[in-house]
Amino acid sequence: MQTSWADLATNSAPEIAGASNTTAPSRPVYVPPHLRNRGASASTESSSAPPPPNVSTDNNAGSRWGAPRNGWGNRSGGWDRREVNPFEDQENAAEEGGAAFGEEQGNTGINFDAYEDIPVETSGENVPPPVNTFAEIDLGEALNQNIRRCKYVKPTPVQRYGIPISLGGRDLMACAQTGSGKTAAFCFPIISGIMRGQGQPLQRPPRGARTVYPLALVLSPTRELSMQIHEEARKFSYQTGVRVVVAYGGAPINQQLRELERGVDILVATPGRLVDLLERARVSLQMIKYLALDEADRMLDMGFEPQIRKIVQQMDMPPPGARQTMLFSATFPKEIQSLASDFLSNYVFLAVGRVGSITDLIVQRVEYVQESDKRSHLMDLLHAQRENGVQGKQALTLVFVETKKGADALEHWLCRNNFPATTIHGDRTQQERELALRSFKTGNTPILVATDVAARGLDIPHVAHVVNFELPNDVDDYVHRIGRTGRAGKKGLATAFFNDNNASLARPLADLMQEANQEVPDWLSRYAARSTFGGGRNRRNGGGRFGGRDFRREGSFSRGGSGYYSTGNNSGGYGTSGGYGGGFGPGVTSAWD
DNA sequence: AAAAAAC
Repeated sequence: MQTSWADLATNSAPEIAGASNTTAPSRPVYVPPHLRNRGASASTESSSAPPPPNVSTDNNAGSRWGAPRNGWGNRSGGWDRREVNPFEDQENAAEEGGAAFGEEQGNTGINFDAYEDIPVETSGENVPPPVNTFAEIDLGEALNQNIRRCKYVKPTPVQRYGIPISLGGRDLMACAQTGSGKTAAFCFPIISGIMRGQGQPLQRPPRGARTVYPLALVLSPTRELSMQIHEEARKFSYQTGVRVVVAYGGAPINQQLRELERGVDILVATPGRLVDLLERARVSLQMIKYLALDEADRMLDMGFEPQIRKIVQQMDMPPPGARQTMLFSATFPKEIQSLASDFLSNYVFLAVGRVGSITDLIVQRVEYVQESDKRSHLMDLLHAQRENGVQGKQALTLVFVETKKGADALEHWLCRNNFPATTIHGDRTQQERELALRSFKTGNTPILVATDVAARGLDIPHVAHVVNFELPNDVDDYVHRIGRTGRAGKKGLATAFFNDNNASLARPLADLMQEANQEVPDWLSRYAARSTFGGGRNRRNGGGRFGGRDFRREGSFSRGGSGYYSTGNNSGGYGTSGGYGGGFGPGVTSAWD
């Protein structure tokens, strides 16, 4: 059941009343986005929070938001009158007669047909039912307009299921990949909730000079991913009055501080920089109403657990239950389960089949290449690729290597041989990283050599070819890497260079390719058969289509009784098919059986 | 073993 605005308003009425009636006139006044930008009755009481939000004398906050009379869809909304139009690039591209790659739909269009067969499972108490259209969700006119601007026609599975869960006020543990529409799935409820006033502070910020009090926090593992989430969130919140700020390391902190001081509702951050900001007391988490952790398993892999626990449990963030938490992870191993039980309160578990990474949209090839032959072999591939350029530009090729040094060396070699290449890895300055990514995305440098910093989450449209110049040791990393192509329903090619150094990957790689209906070379099958004694040590987590399953189903947590689990696949189309977007063989029935 | 992430 969808919770209505009236219910939400009633539930939070005491908080709102408490907050707005005890206002001492001389204090900085928090004005929720839905009350901002009402006429010109500007208050000048705060000198510490420029520009001062307009304070409305109209206390009729109960008017259904989105009502046209307030006109908060107009251009000057929110904290920041100088809000830059995040859709500008896209509009310019459209005027120039299509993007650089000759698309009519801009670069955010998603081929939704590719999502039709994706299996979805939910479990937990009283799971809110999924929706089929954005129109069924009461997101408000401003947000709806941004959805149209983004050219989203139809919600993806993680959105169909996840948004009603979050809008219903529930915590969410979601197993889903990037490329599944995750960012919108957690941004829409956050933005909508803040606009509804659900993010209203329970108490005034203390007079502490330059501390800011975001209402929502989004954590992600890499700087580039944070940037990407920020860019998307800015589109979703355009002209809603909700302000999104990003903070990550490697970039000058002063600029980020200035952005924060201009006001922040949603803070997107990498853990290290956020801890820094918290220790400097420039950010306080005491007003946090929404917490989203993206790529949680990746963050743990990278050793972020202490910092994440510090941020969530040892600073001033409200406890589970007093905030709404959304935990996203591609897999659901023990460490994530423990994070889930510590950070979430009576959550709904949602698992969405892999999207865009392991479908038949990606043609996977494995070639046996000795180390000494790899460079010339790569050159052959790139020459072939050149023929496939669109509009005079070479198709984008992403080349993965294992080490930072290896990335630099390969880039230099490619450049020396007149291949336009650049590289992204952790030893480059943030400026260099961002330049490299931009240059690659625009097609100016159509070859990008990367370490695993670029393996997860990054959404680069038009990557035609992913080359695993050096294969990772973990097949999950392979899955993430090749997922950089074949995105948004488009076709992609993934080529891997395999040799004796990758013996441990033979079995899981062959299995994976078989599951995805790919042609497995005989030599690889033989290789895999030889390494059978390995005993599946490198088998993929949980086996099958989902990254994990709700461990509460497996005993300890179970409360018995009927109706505890409610599967969400009762609304035709999802979860019922035995196949997997054509990608998985008939032998696989359901990961849940 | 290497990758990532704060100054």
